[in-house]
Amino acid sequence: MLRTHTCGELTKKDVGREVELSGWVHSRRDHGGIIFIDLRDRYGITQITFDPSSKVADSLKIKKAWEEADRLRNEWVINVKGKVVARPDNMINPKLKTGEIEVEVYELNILNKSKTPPFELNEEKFHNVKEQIRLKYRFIDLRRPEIQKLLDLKDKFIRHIRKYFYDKGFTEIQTPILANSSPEGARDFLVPSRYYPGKFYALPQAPQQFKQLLMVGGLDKYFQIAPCFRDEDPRQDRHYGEFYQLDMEMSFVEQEDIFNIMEPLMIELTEKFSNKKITGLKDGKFLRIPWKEAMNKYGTDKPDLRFNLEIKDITEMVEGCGFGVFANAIKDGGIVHALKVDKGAQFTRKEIDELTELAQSKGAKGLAYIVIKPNNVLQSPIIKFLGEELAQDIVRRVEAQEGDIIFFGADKWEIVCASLGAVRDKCGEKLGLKDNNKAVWCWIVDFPMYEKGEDGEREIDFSHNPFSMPQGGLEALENQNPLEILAWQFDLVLNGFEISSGAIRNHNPEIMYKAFEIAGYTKEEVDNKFGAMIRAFKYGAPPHGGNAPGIDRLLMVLNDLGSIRDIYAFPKDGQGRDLMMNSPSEVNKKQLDELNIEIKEE
RNA sequence: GGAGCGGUAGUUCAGUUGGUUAGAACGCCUGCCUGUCACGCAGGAGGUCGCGGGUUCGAGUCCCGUCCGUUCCGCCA
Repeated sequence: MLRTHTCGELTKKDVGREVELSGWVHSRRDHGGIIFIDLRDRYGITQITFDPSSKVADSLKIKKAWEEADRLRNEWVINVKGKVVARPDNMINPKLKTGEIEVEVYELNILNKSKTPPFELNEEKFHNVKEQIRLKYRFIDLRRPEIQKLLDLKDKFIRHIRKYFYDKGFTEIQTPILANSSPEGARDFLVPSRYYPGKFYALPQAPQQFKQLLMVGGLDKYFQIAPCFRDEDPRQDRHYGEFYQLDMEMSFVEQEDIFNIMEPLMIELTEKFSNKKITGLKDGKFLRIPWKEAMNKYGTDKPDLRFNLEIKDITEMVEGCGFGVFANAIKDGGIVHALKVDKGAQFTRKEIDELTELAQSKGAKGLAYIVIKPNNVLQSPIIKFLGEELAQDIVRRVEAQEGDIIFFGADKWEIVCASLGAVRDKCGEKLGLKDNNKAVWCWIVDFPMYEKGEDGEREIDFSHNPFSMPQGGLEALENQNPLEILAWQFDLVLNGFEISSGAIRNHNPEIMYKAFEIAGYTKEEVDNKFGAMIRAFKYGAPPHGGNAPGIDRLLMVLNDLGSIRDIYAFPKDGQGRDLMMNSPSEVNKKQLDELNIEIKEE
């Protein structure tokens, strides 16, 4: 061992001890005579001194160490032997755990030198260095306590999750990384096959099919901290390429059983791994909001419930009214919703313009509004069309008061929801209603099974994944309007972030074929695309269900981290590159030939 | 693919209406200093102002193009 202690553990009770420490030179303060070095490792900082007049050992030895210490620079790796001495009372450094002592060195070994780091590691001097530089030198960035703290946190987080599931009788099982391209969902990462030229594996977007097959295989309760791969553009809360899910699945369960497993865990994780207080529980449980209600009230399927702002339907009130935008929207089969924003009258013209642009980015044609001035005087460009009386009715309907503003959305239902939802969210932010000390969890339930096809390819398409069980089963599929059928499909939402989605799966081949038939797939297509699943389901598949929270995102939301990349040891940058390893990179011709791959010349 | 913002020293930034030799802080180098802990003091090095073109007597600054970064939208459970 190159040390008897770490740099974070020596205290007053070690005074007098001969010790050996190893670590990085965090900073040096050379006073000509005496030299102070802050020696740093993962566990802390210990001040070591090189004092030519020290009496802790042979004076020649001490002198030699002192002379060598003159060369030391930041980030050099050194090993020292010395004696722990108490600092005089007035020289105790309360900022350090080890601040009561220092080590007087009589032997210095330089284990490695270091070039001057590209950025400063000293927390006081580290300014907001560009991420690109930090990522290129990630091995240095990792030395910062701030980063190590996050990796520690993630380690404890994952341990807690694992223990929870072990204790509940779940088995952790590794599913394949070399899997199959899946026809639904995100863009795949493909891996060429050497044995079968022209054929490809795909990295799994999620272990979805495997975990369901585990249920068919009788494993009963499965979980995994599962790597998932998706080739989609990154976001602040979406790491490029790879991320991890807490994937779980159980047999012989109903939706509530999954909730009953997940809720206590999420509560524990919130309490243990964030400073947030959980609010908004109903009878000790997370609120369950039907999808349709969430869309109508909050304009999104991942509502931020830390604040109230609710959207109301005023379609019937304004049908055939004098304001063409409203009347025509309804005539064309659309609807009109109103969002009251308390204290929104303070918004400036410019802010309203920005909100309008936001609404337009979600497809709205504009953003009508009414400001409620003192004495119930209404100020709005649309009053002259709407008429004072109807405007006052609306104000009463949405219970607006002096100082509030009402925004309107009039269009197709989807557009109104999306645009007012975005405006609601932005207003919550602008008015400081997003309280980071709060954690409001909810389940969004009763997702629709189908939606209208988007790109004209299909008339009716699955709105989520096709493996969810339709509510009402085969009978519903045969007798109901497909667009009105609900699925046993749910999302878990925290403070406006989607943390998980899950479902009770469709385990019945007959219902499966029927479900796909409605979406326009023939039996042959289903057999082709989902062969393993459908074949397995014909051999006695148990009812089963589960869900898969994204653990990086969850940890990020719980701690209000600015970027999901902060909690990866080696994150990809915004362009999907690893700037440190320089991936992706070219491969040589021999490798390509083996795989029967030719690169097209541009 | 689209939009916003950005690119000046190793790092973080400032740079006025277009005007002399482009600045600051930290870092780095040299020297001095025995009680500092954001040590101090004195001195010094360090710049293709992302790149290309244009306007001008003169461009970091204005115009056009382009590249790169970043956030958002599209996309994505």
